[in-house]
Amino acid sequence: MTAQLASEPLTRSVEDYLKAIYRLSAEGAPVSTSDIADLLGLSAPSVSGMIRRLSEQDLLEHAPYRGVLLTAAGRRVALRMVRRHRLIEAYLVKFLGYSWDTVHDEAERLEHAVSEGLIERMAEALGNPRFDPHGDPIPDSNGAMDELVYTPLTDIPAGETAEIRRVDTGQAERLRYLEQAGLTPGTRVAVRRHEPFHGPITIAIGAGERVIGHELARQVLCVRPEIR
Amino acid sequence: MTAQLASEPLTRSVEDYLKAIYRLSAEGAPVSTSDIADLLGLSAPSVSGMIRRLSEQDLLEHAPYRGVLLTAAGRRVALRMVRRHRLIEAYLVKFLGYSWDTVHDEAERLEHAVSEGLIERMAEALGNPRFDPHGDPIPDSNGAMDELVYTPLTDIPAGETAEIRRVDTGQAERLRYLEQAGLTPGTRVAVRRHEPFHGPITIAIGAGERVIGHELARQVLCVRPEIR
DNA sequence: CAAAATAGTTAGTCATGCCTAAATTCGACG
DNA sequence: CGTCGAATTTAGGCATGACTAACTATTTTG
Ligand SMILES: [Mn+2]
Ligand SMILES: [Mn+2]
Ligand SMILES: [Mn+2]
Ligand SMILES: [Mn+2]
Repeated sequence: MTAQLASEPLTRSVEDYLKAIYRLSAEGAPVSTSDIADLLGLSAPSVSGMIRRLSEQDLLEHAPYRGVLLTAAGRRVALRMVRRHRLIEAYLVKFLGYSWDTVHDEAERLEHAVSEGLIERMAEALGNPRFDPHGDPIPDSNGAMDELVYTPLTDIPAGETAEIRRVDTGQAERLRYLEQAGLTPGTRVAVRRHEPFHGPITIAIGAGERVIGHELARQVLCVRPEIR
Repeated sequence: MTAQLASEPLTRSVEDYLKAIYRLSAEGAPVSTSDIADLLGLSAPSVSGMIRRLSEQDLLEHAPYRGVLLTAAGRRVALRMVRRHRLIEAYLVKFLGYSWDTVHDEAERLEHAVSEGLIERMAEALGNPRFDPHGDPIPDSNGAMDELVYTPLTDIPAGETAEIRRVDTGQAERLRYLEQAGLTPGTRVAVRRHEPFHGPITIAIGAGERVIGHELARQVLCVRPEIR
């Protein structure tokens, strides 16, 4: 066991810091002060101050001038917030008519206010989904999450077919564009042509054809149909 | 118009203070520092300090040593919070399986985190209800609310019938008792007998009979059937 | 390899919102 | 009408979490 019994509730700030650090830790490398500051839109000294408080609470380890790493306790908190955020997004889209480009901001606030009980009721109402509306995986209540590896649409060869599973952007304008283009998780697309030098991709969805810029297409993550 | 254009968001504390003061203003009389402190579970000096800040923001008027009164702006905020709180309670009971004795705490936190848009979607999903699960009226989005006058169960004469409309307690144990006794808004009861000296009341609900203590019965608010 | 550029930390400030202890005001009552 | 007690406010302190300015460590580069 790792302490953490009957601690007082964490603040919204603390929860958002830990979530941000978790997200930036993708590569397992230490996370820099300035990366946290950029992601959260804060000054570097503010982040330095919070890092000191969080390391005193054993939520992360700080090597001065080197960066921070979450402890097991810190990662637990972060994964709890990720679960909350993504379940809330899924709930708002499924039951309250939210569009996938507007759910993020609402979830960013609600994730700190819902009780454990409410989250589990929402999960149940949704049928314990494994993915949120953007295809992001939802950790289970123990923090376990299947991190699947997908293929960017840019890497699907011309002539092949793929199914969209996830979109890797939070920008509302991009999400709106992708939605009206029909490029949402679950959709099948056939890749027609790649223009050279990172040029656009021509795809077929259902009846019509579309041309998608390379940069955006790189954020559209797919699986290729099983080869058997 | 009363200013209030593009003000920065109010904090959770500020919203709870204004809601508390609104609730204590029922009689139109100024609200005392100690009443606010008691209701919110804070020390009197903390309340004095907040009163100063709120009056600087023109959310209330403070006559030192005399008490406070909400301004129009303060009342607007308070009614917005009451609307949120009661709609959230109704939503959690109707769609997420909450019981009426557990919704309050959840709503107390969520009321500060939901956006105007989410509240209106929840209201719509509920069919724009006029009352929450406890029978408390829900202000409309302009802050208008029908404050009906009900008759306490203790004032229904023996031999008469009444319909329960509202319960005037927030205590979870009382709410649980009332629910299992069948004394919830919408239920019809027949009053059989009043014991003297503020003694218990015997009532009939559907098939069975029950005896209810006077103090609790006073919190069960009813209407008598139309006389025509 | 030393200087410049970049990144990070420290120092000091501020607003919010809570607290306790001390001072003040008000109203009641003798 | 003065005194006593309750209510209220003031004074002072603390944690959180933000900021800017100044300093320091690290990295890059001529
Ligand atoms: Mn957040
Ligand atoms: Mn998402
Ligand atoms: Mn509240
Ligand atoms: Mn209620």
